[in-house]
Amino acid sequence: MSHSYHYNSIMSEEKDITIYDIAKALNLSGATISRALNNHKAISSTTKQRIIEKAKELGYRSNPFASNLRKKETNTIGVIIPRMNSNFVSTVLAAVEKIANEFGYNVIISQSIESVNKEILNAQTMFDYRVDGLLVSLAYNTTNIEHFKKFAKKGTPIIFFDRIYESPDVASIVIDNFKNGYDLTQHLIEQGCKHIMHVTGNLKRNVYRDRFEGYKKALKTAGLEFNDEQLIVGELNEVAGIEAAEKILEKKVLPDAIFFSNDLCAASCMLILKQNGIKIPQDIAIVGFNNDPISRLSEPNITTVNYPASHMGEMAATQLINHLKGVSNIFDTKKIILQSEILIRESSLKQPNQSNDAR
Amino acid sequence: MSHSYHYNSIMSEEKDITIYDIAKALNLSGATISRALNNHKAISSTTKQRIIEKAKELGYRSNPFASNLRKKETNTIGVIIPRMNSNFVSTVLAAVEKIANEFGYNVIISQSIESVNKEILNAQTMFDYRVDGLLVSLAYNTTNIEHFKKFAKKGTPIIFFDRIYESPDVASIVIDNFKNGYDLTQHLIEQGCKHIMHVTGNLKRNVYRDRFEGYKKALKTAGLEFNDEQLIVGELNEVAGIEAAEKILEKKVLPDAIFFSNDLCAASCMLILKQNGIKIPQDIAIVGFNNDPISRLSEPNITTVNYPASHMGEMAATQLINHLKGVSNIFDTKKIILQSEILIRESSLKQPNQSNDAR
DNA sequence: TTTGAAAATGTAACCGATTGCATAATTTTT
DNA sequence: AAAAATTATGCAATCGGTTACATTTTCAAA
Repeated sequence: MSHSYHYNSIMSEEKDITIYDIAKALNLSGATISRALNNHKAISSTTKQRIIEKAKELGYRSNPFASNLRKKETNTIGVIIPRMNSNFVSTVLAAVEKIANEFGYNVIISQSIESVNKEILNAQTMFDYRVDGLLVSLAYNTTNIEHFKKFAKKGTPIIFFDRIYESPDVASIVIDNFKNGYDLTQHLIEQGCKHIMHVTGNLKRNVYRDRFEGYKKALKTAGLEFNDEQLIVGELNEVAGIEAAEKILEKKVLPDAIFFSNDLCAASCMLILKQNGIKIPQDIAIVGFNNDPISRLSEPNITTVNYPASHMGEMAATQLINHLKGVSNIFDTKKIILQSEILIRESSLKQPNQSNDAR
Repeated sequence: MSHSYHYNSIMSEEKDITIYDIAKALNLSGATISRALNNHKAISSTTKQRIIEKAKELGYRSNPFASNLRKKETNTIGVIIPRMNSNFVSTVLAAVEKIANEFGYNVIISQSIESVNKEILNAQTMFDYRVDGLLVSLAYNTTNIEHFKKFAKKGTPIIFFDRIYESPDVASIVIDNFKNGYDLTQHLIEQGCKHIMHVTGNLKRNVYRDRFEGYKKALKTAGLEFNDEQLIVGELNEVAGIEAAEKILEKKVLPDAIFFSNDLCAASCMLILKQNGIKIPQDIAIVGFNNDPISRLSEPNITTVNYPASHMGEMAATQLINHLKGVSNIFDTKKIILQSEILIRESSLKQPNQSNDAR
């Protein structure tokens, strides 16, 4: 249903040019046109040239739907992410789109809004759409990936990134969350912290679980206690930061450090703590995660993990496309662990004479 | 080209179920199946029911490419934006995707990376893809929209949002940048500022131009001078903020206020200024734009404009889809101006007894 | 029972590109 | 110059729905 009762109603309604229009103009068959435009070797270079010129002259544009229907390839990559309006995710997506675009792939994106059910629907949509490949970062509470099995069955490659499903059968790209969690905590311990809290997301999710495990391991190694009082699980957004601050301020004994699983939440909480007269890092040291701009712009700037979001997006897209083009196979290197390291900044430096990150 | 030399090589390779499989199973014609699944009135409700059940039983999934080829509708909305990894854009996109998803539309997104040439290519891609409609936010230096004319010619609706092309012929959704620019400046003047600088983006772009005009108007109204020394045009990102700070610090006479056209740049610049011993707002008052989280988390928190990004995304998608469905027409209300207002915060309050925004 | 309109279903062309299998044109070999 | 081998092009089916235009069935009115 298209409108036409307006200035643009004077549409020239010219039909799209098809290969048959070219064929007719050159007195050739559609098959020849198709082959020529796909640079098929059976077509002589002279006719190829004539066809390409005529195509340009007529303003021919291949119809991807006809082509896809026949070839059963869609030239489209599906991306499923929890939500796109976080610095991390949008940066990944920007990189994915950039790479896909370079290789002539379209990208369709859908958000699970952190809900398995929505994720299942999204997967179904992507499946119906016959995407050539899929990039997925799982929702908070996704614990099995049955809804992606049909892709494997059909031979459609999937790469999980960041929030992955731990299984030897699936391809994934991650950072070493355990190690980063351990290192951040270890750093805090080196700063003399003994009562370190952990504010994070749903522990079913690998990223949060692994960071948590790394945190606990570091505590244990240092001979420090851990009990549930030190853990706050939430949404890791701005509001969650405020709520965490409120909870912490109610405590009889304040922690001497807090480990947040993302920067936004850390910054938001830190602000409230400061407003309540708490000195960062003297009273409470703070570390975050992701190296969001906010971590650099907060005061004091926040110790964090240099998460290679852009690199991860590029890598995911490149791996997938190379697999689709038959250049390489994602199952040869099932799990790719990208380099990431902690960036020590003022928010956690209780000892003054410590080297710190400039930016 | 699909791989199969792996665990998933044992693919059951079952062909997709088509309407003809259903037809055969029920001894009906393909036409009837098609009509039934589209809830065509000519099909009796009993057969409709049988068909739907059988479809479910066989796991039928409509092939959008076959359907699109025939119907010449793609059920896809194209979105062209400068880049997706900014808080504003990713928030708009999240809303667009959400609405589109609700109405069964796919969304394909491409980034112009602030380059007209890339934007032209993107437009071509979207055109070739036969998107049903287009949402566009223009690149920095796009000064004409010839590359979108072919859509109009074909009857494909386009809605420009935020960074639009000023013309009575096109549909667009914006905020009142002039007014907001004026109001922010007026507010600074009320705070006693007399030497107000303006840090913004490419002035060819409506948003930056209009804010600039609003700023100049307010200055003029107050009898204040404007000269080019007060203007810094740049990329409005983190780095630009640092560069702006450096330029400002070199000045013999410091300004008493700076109006930034976005929050990220404002926050970044403010940090450097503070590190150089400048008190905000006492020495220099600061205002930003967009109400990014950073504006709330910086210290002092930054006076800004409450840009309804999410609303804008929803509105753009809804308008476009309603137009496509024939519910309404985007040309009836060509230019939609969304409500936006300045949020006065600490960064600009030189006068202590001023009401300010809580969050 | 016949008739005629309404309701339900079928036929076949179509959307535009791709491709296996001819066939035709050209060149090489004998 | 005829036969064989290449090279270039065409034919027609195919991908899976959609839809204009029959055709058949149903059922109420005559």
